[in-house]
Amino acid sequence: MPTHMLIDGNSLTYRAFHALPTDLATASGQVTNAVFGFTSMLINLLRDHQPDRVAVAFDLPQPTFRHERVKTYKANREAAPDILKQQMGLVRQVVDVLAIPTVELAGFEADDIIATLATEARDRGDDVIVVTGDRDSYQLVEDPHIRVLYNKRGVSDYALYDEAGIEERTGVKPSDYVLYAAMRGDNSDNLPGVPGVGEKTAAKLINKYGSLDELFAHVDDQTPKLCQNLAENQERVRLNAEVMLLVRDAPVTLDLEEATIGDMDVEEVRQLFEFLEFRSLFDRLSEALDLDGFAGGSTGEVLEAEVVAPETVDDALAALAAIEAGDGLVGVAASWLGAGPKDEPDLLAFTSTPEQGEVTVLSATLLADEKIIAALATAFSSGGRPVAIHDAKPLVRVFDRLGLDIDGLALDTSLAAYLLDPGESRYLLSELLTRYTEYSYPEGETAPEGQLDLGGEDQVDDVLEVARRALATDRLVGPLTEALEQQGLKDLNVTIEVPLVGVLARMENLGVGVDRHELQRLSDQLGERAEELAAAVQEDAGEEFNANSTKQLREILFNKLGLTPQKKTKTGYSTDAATLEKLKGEHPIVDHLLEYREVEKLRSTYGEALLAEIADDGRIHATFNQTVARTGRLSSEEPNLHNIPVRSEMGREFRRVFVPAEGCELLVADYNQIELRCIAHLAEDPGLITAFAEGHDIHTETASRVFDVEPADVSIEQRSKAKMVSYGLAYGMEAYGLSQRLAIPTEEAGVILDSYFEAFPAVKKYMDDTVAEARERGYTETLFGRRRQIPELASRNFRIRQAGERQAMNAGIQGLAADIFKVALVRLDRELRTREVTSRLILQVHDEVILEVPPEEHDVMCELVVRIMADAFDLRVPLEVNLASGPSWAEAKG
DNA sequence: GTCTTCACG
DNA sequence: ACGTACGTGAAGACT
Repeated sequence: MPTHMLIDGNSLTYRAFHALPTDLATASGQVTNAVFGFTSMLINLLRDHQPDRVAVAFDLPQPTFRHERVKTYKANREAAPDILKQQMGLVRQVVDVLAIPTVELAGFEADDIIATLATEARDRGDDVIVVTGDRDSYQLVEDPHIRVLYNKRGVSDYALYDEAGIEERTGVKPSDYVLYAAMRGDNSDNLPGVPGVGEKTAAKLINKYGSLDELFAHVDDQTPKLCQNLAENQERVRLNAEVMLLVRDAPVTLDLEEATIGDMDVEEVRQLFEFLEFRSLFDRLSEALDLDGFAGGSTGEVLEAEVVAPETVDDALAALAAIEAGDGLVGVAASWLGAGPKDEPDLLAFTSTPEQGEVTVLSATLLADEKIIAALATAFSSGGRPVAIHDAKPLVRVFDRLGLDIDGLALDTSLAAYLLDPGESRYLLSELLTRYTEYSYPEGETAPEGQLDLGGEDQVDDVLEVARRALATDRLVGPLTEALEQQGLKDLNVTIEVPLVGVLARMENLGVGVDRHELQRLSDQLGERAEELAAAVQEDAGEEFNANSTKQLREILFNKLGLTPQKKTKTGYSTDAATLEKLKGEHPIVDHLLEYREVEKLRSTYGEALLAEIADDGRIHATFNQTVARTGRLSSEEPNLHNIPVRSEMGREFRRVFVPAEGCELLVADYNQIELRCIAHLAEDPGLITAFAEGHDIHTETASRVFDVEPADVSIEQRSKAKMVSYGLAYGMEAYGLSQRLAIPTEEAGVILDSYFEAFPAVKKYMDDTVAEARERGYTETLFGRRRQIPELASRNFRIRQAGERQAMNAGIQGLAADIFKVALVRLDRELRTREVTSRLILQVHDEVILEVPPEEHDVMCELVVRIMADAFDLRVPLEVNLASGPSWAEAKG
């Protein structure tokens, strides 16, 4: 069955223009950012979707019937800037030279043309993909033959929506999309909706009443406010619906059957691309279309899975038993259709005979069977076949909740890709496949991980998708294993990262106990205080304004009240805490504002937000990311438990609400100055090493050397300055930065820095050597071999290059500390499990672990935790561990 | 979505 | 002359 691709030329060009900088130009000065972006998008579309027929629709400048019906239609649009207009002609030239038909029609928008052509194609039984950045086209997806590839932003961020996809995205069926959009309104077309009705309410109303007539017949059933708004805007909504409805019978003359691609004159294409200076694009085009005369074409084969779906428990058991005979790793993938990964998966796939692309998929019904679960546990245990999974933690969590362990996990492809390049923002299976193998992932490749964009309603598509994921994982095993080995990352992967998956999964599942009532009380109390302070701030200002708005605040502080501006941000004068500190005394508003900020921050981020995260079991289950931080650290989200307040007294109160399970205490252990110890080790600085070895107070010792006084004579101020220098050191701080933080002149800060490096010369040398090595290799490496690419070091821009140098200095230090900490976590978890104690790991915060410990295990755990953490790695200085315990996180600290 | 601010190590 | 400490995640305002 042929697949047609209908492209909204204006929409994509517009997106390209805004995504790329306008300094992209030819030598003769013609700006080409939009043409370049559009052409690049077009090539990728042809390559990734291999359509049989393609057409590009354009708008014409003439008004359409929509402008007649609504005088203000699109009146808010600024006229397109000249440097965009100039490029529209070039965009058409590119499309023309590629022999792709273009369509345009006076009185109609590109959308209408596409709607008409899509409807015709559908009636012939053909499949259509509509490519656009305009949401109006969602209404076309009411037929399984038509899908929308929606450009979310930029040049490569798409979502492919089918009927279920639209429903998931908007909450309404595509056939109801127009009514929904009419209610919600469309700002970009200057079509306001009903005040107070956003996406959620619009979807609810449309789903409930089905039509505008029904809805407006029942306005009295709504809340008074909504009722009034609906009644007042009935006309507007009906008009919106009228102009938002796409025309499906525009007098288009194009016959899509004629719109084949590949009939272009390659020489003409070469000339135009040469003129536009699109050398790399020409190569990509040649590759995508396999043009004659192109030598470098890839052999890329589209991955296709052969699905075997056992229907009975016995068949499934037999399939599981059969994989034991195979060699190498089994690719495994799971999918959660409706629910999230916190529930049980609906489908589970494993490669049975991967050479033939055969994948077995187990349904939810089978997965609920105890015998199957037991067989899976055996198959995926260390005694069975080793397993490869892309992003294994969600599945490991599922097994853990069943009391089972996937200890046969040998490779997590997302983790492996992270180790190979921790600088990527995401690790999509489809993208890894393209990068590391000869295969390409079938369309829908930009679908978010763990969530199926294809055929949500169609079980067949879901099964196929999960099978593809398992197969793609299998195909990645060889190349990724080889790359890890070749880059010296194998040990790190096998001994630290892979075992850590299970550790984190168990911590997430167990969660941390929270005293809900205490948290609520705290939040309410802060809420009251915030209101008082907000009132005080308004009074100081002499007018009502939103103190949370930096824009409004700037106006009040620097214009109305005439306070002295300090530093600037991109958008104007800064109002941050450091600025306000300097303005203290100029006006009473400053003190009120500072306190308001603190209280409001605590209330919103730690009061209300944490309350909302408490699960039914009374505990908070955060997600710990293992592939986010570029240094090798972990991160925490939903919620972030790595930034619970501790520095201020008021903030520290929140640590009281983190409590152990009934009958337990919390045991908190953290490394003492681990990063500074890493510096001492890496730099092999005798002064630092001696100071740590003799167990002196490191900051006093440092101050003594820097300021040349006896340790006993070091003042509190000198110690605190030395401390600041030591911390700043790991970040590549300069005199200016130190001066800002210490509130001293830059010259004085410079003197302090100089005497520091004089006292610890090896540290200076280490920093310089590290940067030099990183610049040469393009990446840094920790002692454990963890790599981090730093492309900034090659930048022509001085500022960017300098930032790269600081990153390089920091990466080896922060990274080593992270590696040591991860080793301790893995060993600690292993020890707890082999000893079969009741104590559990529940949290980690970069250099701190928190355990839940029953009183009878207190002594043995104290000994165990300190020993394992201190022995995690042999540095030239001892690793010191602080220990405390108590009935809450607050009391188990210090 | 971007910007600013601010919580932590 | 310019910008100025590394690494995170989240909330709220604004576009």
